[in-house]
Amino acid sequence: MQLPQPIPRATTSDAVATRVRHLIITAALAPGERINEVRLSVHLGVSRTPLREALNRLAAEGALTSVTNHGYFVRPLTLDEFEQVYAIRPLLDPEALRLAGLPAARRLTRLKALNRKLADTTTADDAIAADDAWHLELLADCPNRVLVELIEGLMQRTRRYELALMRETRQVLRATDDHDQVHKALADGDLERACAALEHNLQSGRAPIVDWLTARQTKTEG
Amino acid sequence: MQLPQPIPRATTSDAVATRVRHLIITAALAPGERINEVRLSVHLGVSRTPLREALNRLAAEGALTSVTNHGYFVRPLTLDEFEQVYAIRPLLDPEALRLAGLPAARRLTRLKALNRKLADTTTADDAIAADDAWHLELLADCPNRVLVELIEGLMQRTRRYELALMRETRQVLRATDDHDQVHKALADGDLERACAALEHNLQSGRAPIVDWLTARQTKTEG
DNA sequence: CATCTTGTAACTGTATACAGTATGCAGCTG
DNA sequence: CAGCTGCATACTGTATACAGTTACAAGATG
Repeated sequence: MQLPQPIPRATTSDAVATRVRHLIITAALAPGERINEVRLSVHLGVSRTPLREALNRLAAEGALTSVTNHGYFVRPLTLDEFEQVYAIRPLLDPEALRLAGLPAARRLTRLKALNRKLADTTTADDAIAADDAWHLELLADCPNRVLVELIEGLMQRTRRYELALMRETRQVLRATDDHDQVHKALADGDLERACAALEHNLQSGRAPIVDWLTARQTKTEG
Repeated sequence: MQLPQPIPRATTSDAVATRVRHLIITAALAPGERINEVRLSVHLGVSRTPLREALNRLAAEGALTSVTNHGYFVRPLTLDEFEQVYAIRPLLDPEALRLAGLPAARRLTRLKALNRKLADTTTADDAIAADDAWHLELLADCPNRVLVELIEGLMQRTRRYELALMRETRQVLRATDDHDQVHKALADGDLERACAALEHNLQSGRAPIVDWLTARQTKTEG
């Protein structure tokens, strides 16, 4: 008998990773902050071992950096990293959509529903979750799962920036119109136009965050 | 005084990760094999803790998979994964080269030297190392380091396949001619032609490995 | 004889204990 | 008083111990 495909992974490490990831994304663990393993492990009610495994993974994801004998630090939000990470998805997502091909009617319906949900969100958290859900639904038929996983990783890496912007400036990033452009192109059966619209969408969030980061950076410099 | 940029990381975990990565790449740990943590830790002369941290990282890199209460398995070589991973670099590398721009004369000289070195290699190991070195030198000026790191990760992920092919079929993948095409385009100051040549190079290694994998797959099925 | 049961061994996941290294302060020295 | 030195403390990195789960096999049962 073959091993089952699904990988359960219901271990404490995973739960801890999820929780700590959330702490980082929501800035409960502030950018630049040094992580005290003992304190955090006590706070989470687990021992240091699973915590360290989680921290390790988060470091691999790019949310933390680690320095020998100094421990883990929450990666600060920098303009450089943001621009670099943000520049990559426009290379990947359109290709993934191309590979996925035109969606079935059923999927297009779902996409529109998700977009309405996005329009109705009230909190930054929900907005970003809905946006990510829309993008993943769009690529659900993409046969290159490695590519999609890569995209998911990049999503998580930019999430902190988007959340921080929305939290600190009370600005809201709404991509519903962009998404509608993609819907229209897909409904017309024009995959290339959809890809172009998607690429535009993936770049449209950039400017406000860059502005905010540069403002913040020059402020902290002075 | 500011902390120094370089992150030393001279810990046992890292050493172990490197060693285990090598064991996997060279198939000393065979594809599909289950990893016995106790045995391996004894073999490496360390305790289970740093070994597990290393295994965790390798799982994040995609060389291992982990199943709860069953442990880590060396990821088998599959046609699907190979095709998916291999399809990504042609999306990333040309863009990275575009961002890097035309290389200075000095760098072009180095690239040619590395390519000669590649031509002179005798073992599969050396060939792949030299090839990777050439590609990284080509992107040395790329300001998007995140992009380059992504590319490095993909390199490591395909390395196993290339090595396995060379080992099992005694076939040698030589990309020196492809690289020369890139050199010529760069010397002509034609960045786009260089990108096109690079993209071709990144796809030219695909066919032999696909052939070998399909042959192997149908063989093991029967 | 096939099938289920049960007990044991092996292994992973987690907690704890220990060792080595950095940090910060008190006291000394010039 | 500035700067260095040495010690105490805190924290990370590693090893070991313990707990829970799975796999396997011998024996019981129809």
